[in-house]
Amino acid sequence: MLSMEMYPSLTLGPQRIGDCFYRDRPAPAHMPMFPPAACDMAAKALPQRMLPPPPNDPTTKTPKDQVKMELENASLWKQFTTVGTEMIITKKGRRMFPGLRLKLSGLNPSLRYLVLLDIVPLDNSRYRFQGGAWQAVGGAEARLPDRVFIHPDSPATGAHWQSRTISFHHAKLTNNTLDSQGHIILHSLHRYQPRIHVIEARDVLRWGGGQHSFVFPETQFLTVTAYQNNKITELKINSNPFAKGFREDGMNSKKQRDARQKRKICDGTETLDIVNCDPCDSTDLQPQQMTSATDLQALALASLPPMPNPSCGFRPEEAPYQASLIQEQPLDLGQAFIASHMSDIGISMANGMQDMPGSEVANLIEGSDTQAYTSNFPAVQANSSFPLAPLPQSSFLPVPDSSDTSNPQTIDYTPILSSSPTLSSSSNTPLLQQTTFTFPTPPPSNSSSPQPLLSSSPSYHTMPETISPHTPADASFHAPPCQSGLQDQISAHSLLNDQPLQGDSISSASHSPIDQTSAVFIYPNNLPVNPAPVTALSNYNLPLAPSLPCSLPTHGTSFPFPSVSPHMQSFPNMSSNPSHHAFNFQNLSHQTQAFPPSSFPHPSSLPHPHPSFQPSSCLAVPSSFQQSVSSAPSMPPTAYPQNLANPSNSSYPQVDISGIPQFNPAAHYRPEMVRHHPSLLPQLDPSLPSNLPSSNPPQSLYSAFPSYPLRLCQDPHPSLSLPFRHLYRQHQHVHAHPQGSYLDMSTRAVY
DNA sequence: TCTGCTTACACGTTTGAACCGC
DNA sequence: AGCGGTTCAAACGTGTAAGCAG
Repeated sequence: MLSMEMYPSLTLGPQRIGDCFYRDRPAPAHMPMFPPAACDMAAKALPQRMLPPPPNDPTTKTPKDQVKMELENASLWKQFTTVGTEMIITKKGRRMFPGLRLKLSGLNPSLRYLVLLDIVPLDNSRYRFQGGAWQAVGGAEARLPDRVFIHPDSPATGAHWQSRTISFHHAKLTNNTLDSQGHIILHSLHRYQPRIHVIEARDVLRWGGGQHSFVFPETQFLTVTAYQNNKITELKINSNPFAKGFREDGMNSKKQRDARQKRKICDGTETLDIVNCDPCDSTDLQPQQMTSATDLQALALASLPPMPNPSCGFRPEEAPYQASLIQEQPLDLGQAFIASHMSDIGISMANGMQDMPGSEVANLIEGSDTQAYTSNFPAVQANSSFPLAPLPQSSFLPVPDSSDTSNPQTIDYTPILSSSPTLSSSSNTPLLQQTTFTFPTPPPSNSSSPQPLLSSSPSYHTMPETISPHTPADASFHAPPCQSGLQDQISAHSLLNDQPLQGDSISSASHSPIDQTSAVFIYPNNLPVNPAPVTALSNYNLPLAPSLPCSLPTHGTSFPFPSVSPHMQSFPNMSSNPSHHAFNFQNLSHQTQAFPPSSFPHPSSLPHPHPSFQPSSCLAVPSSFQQSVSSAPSMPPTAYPQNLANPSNSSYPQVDISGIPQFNPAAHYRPEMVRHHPSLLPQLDPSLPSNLPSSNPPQSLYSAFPSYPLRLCQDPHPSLSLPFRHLYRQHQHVHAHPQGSYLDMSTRAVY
C-alpha cells in the first residue's frame, strides 16, 4: 500500500538503537530484528548529509489539522457509484473517468506540498458482473506493484494548490504488470479505492512535516477491460467529452455504426463513393460517417450534423502546464529521492501522532460527533448496484447532506487517527468506528510539525549513483549482525524469483489461514485463485534487500509487510501460531477483535474472520484504511451487491492519516539505507503503527495484502525547481533488479 | 462453450505548430 | 520583431466489436 509512510528521520539518537527492534512491540515479546549494535553501526555510517535538519522549526508548522480536500466532481462520481463505477484498464494505459478533481484548503500558502494519488485494492476479491450486478467470485489476484502518481505540479506551494482545481485526469490505469510507462497497475475485475495524499515538502530535498491522506468512498471503482454494465457505458458516453461520438447524435452512435455496418455489407468496401451507397441505406448516409477522401467530398456536400450536446460534467481542467511542453523523457525518479522523501513523510506522520495526547483522543472518540454520523448514515446505498463498499458501513458512516454535492465533506481525521492508543486500548468497536468517521470537522491536531528528514545536500544531487541499490554505498549498511538466516533466505528467494512481486506474497499467504486477520492475510478462499507458491518467504511481495537488514526493524509494526514478514518468518511457528499476531501484527489482531466478526459466510473467513469492513477502514491511515479495504473480502460475496455506500450520501469524510499515533516520531529511518535498498522503502501506507508504547500496542492497520510499496510516477515537470528535476534523473534499477520493483518511477510525462 | 483480454477501428477532443494580420 | 488570433493536422482519448486465448 502506498504508504508514504514515513521513514523516520535520520536522527540516530539512543532510541534509534532500540528501533532496530520493532519499536512498537513489547521488548520481551519479540526478538530484536537486528542487533542494536549493528544498527548503531549502520547509523554511524550514515553520511552527515543524511542527518535531519534541526527539529522544531517553526517555519515548518502547518495547520495540518485544518487541511481539507473536496472532491469537486463528487456529483459525477456519485452518479457512477450508484450504478457501480467501472474503469477501463488497457495495456497502454487508460485515463480515469470520471477523473479526480479536487479542491484543497487549509494548507500553508507558503509551504510546498506534494500531491500524490495512489489506488489501493478495496478487498481481496475478484468480481464478476452477473445478473446485472457485481458479485465477488473468488480471491483477488496477486497484489500488483503499487505505484503512486505524483501530481505534475508537485511540489507546489499551498497557495498554488488552493488556488485551483487539482486534477489527476492524466493518471492512467493499466493492467500491464510489466508497464514501464509509470501507469498505475491494477488487476481487472477488482475493486479499488483511489487515495489522495498531500505531503508537505519544505523543499525538494526535504519531505515530511505533514501528510494528509484523503479517501473519497464514492471514487471507488471496479476495473474492467470492457464495460460490463450498460448503464456505466451510457453514463460514460454521456459524461465524457471524448466519447461524444458515441452519443445518440454522434457519428459513432449505435445507429450510425449499424448504418456503417450495413453499408459495409452491401458494398463490401468502405472506399466506395457514398453516392453509391444509397441502395443500401441512403437515409443513414451522413457526411460524418465518411472518412475516405471521397467521403470527405460527399461530406462537403452534406449539411453538418448537429454538434453533440456538450452538456457533460466533464470540464477538463486547465492543465497548469501544457502537456506538450513536457517531454516524455524518462524521468528517473531516483530511488534515493523517493526514499528520502518517503522517510520524511513518515517522520512527519509519526510526529503528528506522537503529539496526540491519549486523553484528547479518547475525548474525540467519545465525542458527540459519533452520534451525528451514526444516525445519519443508514440512508446509504440505496441505489447502488455496486458491491458493498468496504469503506463505510451504513451504520457508522456519517451521512453528509446528500444534497450538498458541491461541498463534499472533508473531515480531517487526524485527531481521530491519532487516537490509536485509545483505540487499541478499547475493544469497543463502535467507538473505534466513531472515531474514524464521525468527526464533521477536523479537531485540532497536535500533530506534527513538519520534520524534514533530509538536510539538503549537494551531494545528493550530484551523486545519484549512491542511491542505487547496487552501489558500493550499500556496503556501509551491510551489518553482518543484522543479517539473519532469514534474510539470507529472503535474498535467495528474491534472486531465485525474478518476480519480485505479489504473486508470491499473496499466494504464500494463503498457506497460513490463521493469518487472515493478520498481515499475512490471504483468504483461504483465495487459494484456488491464487495458487500458492511455495515458500513462506514468498509471502512478501517485495524482495528484501539482503544487505539492509537493519532498516527493517525501524518500521516497527508499521513497517510494510514485505519487510516485516520475512522476519516474522524467522520465528518459529510464526505462520501457524496465532500469537504471532501480537508480535508483528499486534495491531491487526487487536483491531480484528474490535471489529465485529464478519458476516461473511466465506468458509475460509469464518474460522478466522477477517474484520468486516469498518468505518475505520476509511481511514486513510495507511494501515487502517488498508485493512478495512482489504477486509472487504471478508464480506460475503453475496452481501456485496447493493450494499455499496450510496454515493448520493457520500461525502464521506476524508481521512487524514497524518494524525495516526502509530507513526511515532521516535521511529527513525535512515534514508540512506532506504536509498540503497528500495525494497525496504516504507509504504505510503501509514498504517504501520510505530512507536506506541509497548504496553499499548497500536491498532493493527495492516491490509490484507502483504505490501503496498510506494511507486512514484511522474516526469520532470518544467515547473520543478532545478534541484528537484535533478533528482528525477537518478538511475532506476527497478525493473531489472529483483528487489528494485519497489521503486518504479515513471519515465513518462504525466500531469 | 464461456469468459475475459487484446486489438483495430472510427470518431471526437485536445494540443501546438504554422500562418496571418496588426 | 513582437503579439494575438485563427487554422489545421497530429496525437490522444473514447467505446465498440471482432478475434483470440485459456
